[in-house]
Amino acid sequence: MEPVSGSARIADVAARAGVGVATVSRVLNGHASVRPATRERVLDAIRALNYRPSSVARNLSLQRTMVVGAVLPWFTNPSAVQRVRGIVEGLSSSPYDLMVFDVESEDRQRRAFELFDRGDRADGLLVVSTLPPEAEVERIRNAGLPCILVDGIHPSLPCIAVDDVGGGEMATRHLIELGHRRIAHIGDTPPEFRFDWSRDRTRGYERALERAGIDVRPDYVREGTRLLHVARGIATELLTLPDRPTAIFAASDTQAFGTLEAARALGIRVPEELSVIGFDDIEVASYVALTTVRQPLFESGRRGAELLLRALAGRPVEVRTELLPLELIVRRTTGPSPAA
Amino acid sequence: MEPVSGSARIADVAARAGVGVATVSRVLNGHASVRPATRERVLDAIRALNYRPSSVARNLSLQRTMVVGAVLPWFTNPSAVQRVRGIVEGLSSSPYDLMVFDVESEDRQRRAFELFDRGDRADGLLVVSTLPPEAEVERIRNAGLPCILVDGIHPSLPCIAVDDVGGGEMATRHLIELGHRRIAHIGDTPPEFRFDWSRDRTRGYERALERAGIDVRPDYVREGTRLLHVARGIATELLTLPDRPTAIFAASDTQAFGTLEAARALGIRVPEELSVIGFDDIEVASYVALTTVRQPLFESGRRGAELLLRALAGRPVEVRTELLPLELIVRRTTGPSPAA
DNA sequence: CTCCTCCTTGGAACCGGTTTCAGACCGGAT
DNA sequence: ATCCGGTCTGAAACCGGTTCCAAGGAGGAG
Repeated sequence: MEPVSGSARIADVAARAGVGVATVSRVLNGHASVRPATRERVLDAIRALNYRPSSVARNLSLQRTMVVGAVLPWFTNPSAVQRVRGIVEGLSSSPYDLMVFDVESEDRQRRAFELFDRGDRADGLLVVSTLPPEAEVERIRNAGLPCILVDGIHPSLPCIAVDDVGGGEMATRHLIELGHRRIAHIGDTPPEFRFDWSRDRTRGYERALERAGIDVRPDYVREGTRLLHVARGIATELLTLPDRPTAIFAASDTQAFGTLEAARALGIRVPEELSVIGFDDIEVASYVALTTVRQPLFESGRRGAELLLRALAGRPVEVRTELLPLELIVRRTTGPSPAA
Repeated sequence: MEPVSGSARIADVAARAGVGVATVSRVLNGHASVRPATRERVLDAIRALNYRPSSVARNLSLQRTMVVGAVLPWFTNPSAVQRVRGIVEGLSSSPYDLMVFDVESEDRQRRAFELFDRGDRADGLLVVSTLPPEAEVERIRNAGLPCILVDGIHPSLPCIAVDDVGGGEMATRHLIELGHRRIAHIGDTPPEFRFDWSRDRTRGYERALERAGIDVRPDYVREGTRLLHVARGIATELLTLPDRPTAIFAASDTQAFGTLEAARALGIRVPEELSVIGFDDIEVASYVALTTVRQPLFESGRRGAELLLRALAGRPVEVRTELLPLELIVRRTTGPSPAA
């Protein structure tokens, strides 16, 4: 009479041990005092039936899942992987498990939030590199679902972000200090559902130029989606301008790679004839020796997880934007201006 | 009287619409016939209360979650990310959502399986680049949980894998054809919980040498964990041998990168003085122009998802190992033997 | 007008756990 | 012997849905 098909239920265990279900539950959760002899009988029954409690039933009863959800765009954002690793790390010593949900389109984003916003799939939510619609923020608050925004800013959620204006300025100043005067910029047109940090980086670029007394040339400022080949196209346009730039600041590493490819195709040497700087410092950047502004990707995830855990523990989390430090990483794609 | 705190339940909707819960459920699921006027009343109540059904309660009742789980090692295996992308792609047009669980240690692996093996967290399971313990395979079968193994082989599960012996042979033959005779090999010592494909690649290496009439030199065959710096150490040993190899076949791209770093540190030029070939063709490989044996990472995930969906649809899935094709990708880290 | 369908609907059982609450049982004190 | 307190224990309510089943009501046929 072995329980071959399907899984045993708590009632089966109770029956076999000759006790009530409440007692089995108590043994399972180590709750109240159960007489040692009884406990042993129950444990024997559990072993004999190869029993494991249903987590779904448990969740329903406890109103708790011990899962935290993360919604983020995988594909459109290679840096997201690094952030997830930080989240995993931040969660690793906690009893919470992680459920990752990929949003690569607006439609998927809606589905992701529908999945989580009622608060019964996960006990907490990390929203990474994507901007929750206003209605969802509302719903999440109503559900009492703790939520942290990573790589994005929203006035009514705790956020982890970086100073994009400062970062854009940092990148551009580096080029200026190398003697460059003709500095172009490739910005990132974010999809609808993503936070638009690119605008701020562009503002930082403009500010650095102004402070150095260099005019902002509209024909040097372009914008396109983050895709590598799109950036390559834009860079090609810039580099075939009659008065071509000697340096290009790309709003992301991916776009910087596109720029490098364009330069290679045109036979323009980097960094001798052209300096290129990116933003993010994704893993690949060190392999191709790209100069870039490093933002702490891993750390952003870790910190987000940390704040979420604090909220889950019932301790208060301030609703404010926490800025992580940026760092200029000089490698081999930037050098002195050839014009200098 | 707005429902400010907590979420509305189906009973609230029923009460407000003046109908029974069964009717609300029918409207929600578009099941049996509901009179249009009644349906409208229910829909109004749903809107007014901002109601969304609890997925947990739904799961419990339906014994179905519409989620598929994936357990895989993130950190120890950069190629895993690529496989996940394939899985996401394969699932994208299905009604199933994906829950990713990271296993970077044996302990985490146990937890992952405990989470899924009862079959109530997810309707199906994809096990990627990690080998489920025998007891778990048993339990998964008992729970009737469809399960596909990706990048691993187990006699009682449908598997997606590659011909590692053939791949090792392919890589080594490429080096032989370039005139190399002193060919070393760096194998991968897998952690306990991972499938040991490295042994097969080593066997392929040996077979290729034998077929070419080249003796297998024990001092040319080393093994270490997959970590980059470990491989760098091993490569350094190999390259400081009195009779140093002119070519090295690394069992993974990560280890090939370690080898390249070792060569650079020793001032040995690649490919003029040393040829290096890897295995996997992870994304970075194309950036550093690494010659490698490509295994279809993305495709393995996509195909695994496809098989799982078939199983979930109730159609039979053969318990057999499906081998995906390998391809030699020649880039710029291999060249003619300097000895030739 | 009556009877019989068919359509629509609500009550209640069920999914598998947790927890409240009250009662059974035990030993020790009076 | 009786009473009291504390320890263990099980029945039942509950979490929030789905669905079986029986019943009410409307409309058509006889």
